[in-house]
Amino acid sequence: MSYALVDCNNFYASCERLFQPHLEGKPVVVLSNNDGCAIARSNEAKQLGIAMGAPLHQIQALIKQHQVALFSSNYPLYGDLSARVMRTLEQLAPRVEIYSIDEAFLDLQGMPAPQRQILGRTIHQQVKRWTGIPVSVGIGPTKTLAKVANRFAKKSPKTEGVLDLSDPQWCRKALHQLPVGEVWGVGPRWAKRLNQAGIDTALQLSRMPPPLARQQFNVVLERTVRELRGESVIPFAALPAARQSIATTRTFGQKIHTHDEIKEAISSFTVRAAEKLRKQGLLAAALHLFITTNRFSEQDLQYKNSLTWSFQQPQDDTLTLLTGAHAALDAIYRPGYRYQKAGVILLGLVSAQHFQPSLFAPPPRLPNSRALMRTLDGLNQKMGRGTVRFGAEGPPKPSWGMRQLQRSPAYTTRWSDLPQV
DNA sequence: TCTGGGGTCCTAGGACCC
DNA sequence: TCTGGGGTCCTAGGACCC
Repeated sequence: MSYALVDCNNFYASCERLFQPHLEGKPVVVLSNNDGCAIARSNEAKQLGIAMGAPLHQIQALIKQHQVALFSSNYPLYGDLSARVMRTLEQLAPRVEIYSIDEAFLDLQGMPAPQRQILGRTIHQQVKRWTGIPVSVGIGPTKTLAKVANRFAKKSPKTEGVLDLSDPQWCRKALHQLPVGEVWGVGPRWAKRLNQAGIDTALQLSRMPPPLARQQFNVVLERTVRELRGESVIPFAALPAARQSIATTRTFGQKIHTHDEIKEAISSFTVRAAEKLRKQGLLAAALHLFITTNRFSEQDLQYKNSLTWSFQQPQDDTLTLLTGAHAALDAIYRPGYRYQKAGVILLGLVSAQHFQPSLFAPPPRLPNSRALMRTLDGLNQKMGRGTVRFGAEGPPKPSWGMRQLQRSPAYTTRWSDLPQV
């Protein structure tokens, strides 16, 4: 087997810089929703010591001192540029698995080494030329080793953005240099446990007997060990798997405490989730609702709770989903707390096309539900999100709405935001 | 005053079956 | 005084990913 992993460098930061080229070579940071913490950093920002996930209020001084360019996250922009990168890859490589917004695996099975190198170089140059986004390419006999190769391609200037670790000798050298916690599939918890067992590098992990990995941890780590040894056990997936859940969750722009405010918030989350559900042609059998106070706050009284509400039959009708969400909220809401976050997760998803209704349950749909939902979705798609709203959602600009003070324009997805040259 | 959002998979334990 | 064995399904919680 042979895989390539193509990974966009500092993706969100690169997207922002693409439309503000004067920031080339300067530190750039993209913030999470509510401008809460750093979720993407340019290399210059990383060099300043700004950590992934660092809360903004803890790095303010650094930002001022080095004039770091700050951006609120702009997902329409990143989604659109991601699609351009993926379309480019699909033109250059035979089989592409889109793994995340900024990463794709390529299946290079049967390709000889010199050709792999040429393909890697071509991808590195063409994606940059056609989309403006810099990428790194890592190649290896398993997905996990392609990930390792990618990491070195990104960090070591000698590689010029492309590294093939198919040669076992080079592979061993790389694994020896790689801390175990940076292996794909090994998170902070397991890294700590592995370190305690004397396993500090990826090479040491690759030498752990797979059955032991399974016994001491679980089958996931066993697979990682096998992959590090060159045995390909994580398959290539050309087609995306069926969705298991659809979530809309938010931290509020400011704390809210009244039942009415939370009801508005969870209503609009439910409306959004239902839109996503119908867009993907799915029905949901249950709705999970959670609400929570600020877990970081030491002075606030803490409360969190959640409830899963099951429907008689899987559905995609917003009114019915709202009924479930409201009932769930009434069951778990407690007055007297400053709520910070809430969310709605749709579960038990089945295809609307293939769904077989129950023989005994009453018909779940409200009259004309299908036509009504189609009309709402059509209007909102054509005229912009929120053109037609449910009363339960409250006003269009609610008190609990997101803080996004540094938002860049939707350069590529909104006519009014087109950049002018 | 200030700490994101959207996902997946695995496992243990409880409820249930015969 | 004494109460089996083998199995499935579901769910919550914990780990991981980007």
